[in-house]
Amino acid sequence: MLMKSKSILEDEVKSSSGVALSVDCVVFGFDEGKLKLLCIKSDYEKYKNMWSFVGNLLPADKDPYATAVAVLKKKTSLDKIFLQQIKTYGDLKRHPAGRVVTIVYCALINVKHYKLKLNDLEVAWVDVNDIKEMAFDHYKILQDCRAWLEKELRVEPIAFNLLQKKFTLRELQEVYDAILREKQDRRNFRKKILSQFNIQDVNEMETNVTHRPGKLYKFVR
Amino acid sequence: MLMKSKSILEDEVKSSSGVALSVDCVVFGFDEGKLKLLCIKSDYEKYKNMWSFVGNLLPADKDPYATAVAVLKKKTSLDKIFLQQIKTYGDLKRHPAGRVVTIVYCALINVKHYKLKLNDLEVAWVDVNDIKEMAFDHYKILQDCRAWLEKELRVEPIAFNLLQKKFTLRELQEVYDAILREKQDRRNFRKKILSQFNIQDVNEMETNVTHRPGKLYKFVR
DNA sequence: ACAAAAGTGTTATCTTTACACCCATGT
DNA sequence: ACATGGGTGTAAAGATAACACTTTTGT
Repeated sequence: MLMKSKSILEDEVKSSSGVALSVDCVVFGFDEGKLKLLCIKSDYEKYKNMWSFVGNLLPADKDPYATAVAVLKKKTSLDKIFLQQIKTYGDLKRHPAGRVVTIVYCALINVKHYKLKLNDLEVAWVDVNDIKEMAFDHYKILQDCRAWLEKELRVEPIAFNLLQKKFTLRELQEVYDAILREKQDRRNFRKKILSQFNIQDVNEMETNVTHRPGKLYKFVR
Repeated sequence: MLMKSKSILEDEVKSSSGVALSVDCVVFGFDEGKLKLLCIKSDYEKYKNMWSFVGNLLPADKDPYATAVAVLKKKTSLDKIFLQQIKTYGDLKRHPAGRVVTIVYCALINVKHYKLKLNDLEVAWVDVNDIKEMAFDHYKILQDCRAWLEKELRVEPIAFNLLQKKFTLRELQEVYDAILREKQDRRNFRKKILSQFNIQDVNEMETNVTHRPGKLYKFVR
C-alpha cells in the first residue's frame, strides 16, 4: 500500500494531471510450514485496520523496479531479494484518494535470513490462508499473485528463495505443498525435483530436530 | 507508440509531476504462414522511420484496458479483440520526450476478419522475423511479448484468435509452427491438439485450394 | 520402547516421439 | 500423370503415479 498519509497523497494525485503511479510489493515468506504474506495495516479511514501490501509512490527520478527494491530495503532491511513484476492495476475506482495506477511486484524472501528485521511496528507476517479480505483491490491482487506463484513454481526454480541456502528435501517439499495446496508423494517429489534442478548434497545434516536428521542440500543455478 | 506529436506530449509530461503513463499494444496477426506485427512509423525525430507499436497516453478518465481497447478500435476498427496485459516498462530514459511509463498489452487478431481495416496510412503488418530493431525500447518489449506468446501458446487456447472461426488443422499447425519456430510432426500435432482443446469438426471442407481440401474445425470453449 | 520423519525401488499407466503410406483435389 | 497437402496408426521411450518397509535420531 501507499506509505504516505492520506492528505499528502491526495495532494500528489491532484498535481499529477489526474494519474498517480505507485509500486506495491506482494512479499511472500515461508515459516512453520505455512506460506506467509508481509502485510501492513492500512492507514486509510475507509480500510481502517485492514491488511494491505507495502508500497510507495513512484518517485520522478526512480524506475519502478528500483522503487520496489527501496520499499523492501526500508521494510525488511534486505537487499538482493527475488523480485518480479506481476501486473499493473489501474481501475478508476481502485483507490479512495483518487486516480492511482499501481505496478505490482512479487517478492520471495527467506523469513529466517539473519539480516531480516521488520522496520515498522505495523508490518507483520500473516498466514496467507487466513486472509479473507484486504484493503483497496489488494485481495484480488493477492489472488493473481498466488496464481502466478503456483504456475511459476511448477517450471522455474523459485522455491529456493523462500528457504535458507542449505535446506532439507522435507523443507523444500513443504514449500511446494504449501504453495500448490496438496501433499505430494515424498518419493516422487524427490525424484522429480532432483532431476528438474541442479540440487547438490552439501554433506551436512540438519540439527536440533526431534527425529532422524535429514541431509542438507543447496541449489546451484 | 504514443500518438501525440512531440510537442504536445512534452507538455503533458511536464504537467504531470514528472511521470506520464501510456498504453502500448503489441498486436500480432497471422498471414501467409507468417507471424505479423502491427507497426506504425515513429514520428519522433530520434527514431524517424523506425517501427513502433500503436499506443496512446492514458486519459485521466479511462482505465488501461479500456485505453488499449480504444487504441485497437481506432487503428483496426475491431472490437472484441483478445487482449492481455503483459508488462509495464518504466526505465528513466526509455522515452526521449521525458518520463513515460508504459503499460504493454498484447493483442491477437485475425488478419482476415471481414471488419478489419487499417485506419491509418502509416500502419502496416510487418513480418516479425524481419524486424531487427524498433523505436524506443520497443524491440526489447517485442522480445518479451514473443517469449510470453510462446509460453502461453503451449498451455492456453490462444492460437484460435489468430484464425477465422472455421479453420483447417493445417492452418492451426502453421500458427503453432510459426510461433514456436519449429515444424512439428503432423500426426502428433493433430493428436495432441485434439486432446488438449475442444475442437469440433463442422462438417465442411476448405475450398479454392490446389490440393486435397481439408476438413474445417471450430474451437469451442 | 516409542514417536517422528529420513531414505529408498518397482511396477503400471500415461504421454510423447518417431516414422510411411494411400487419398483427394487442381493443373 | 503429377504435384500438393489430407488423413491416419503403431511401437518404443520417457514421464508420471501409486505404493511400504527399514533406519536414525530424541525423548
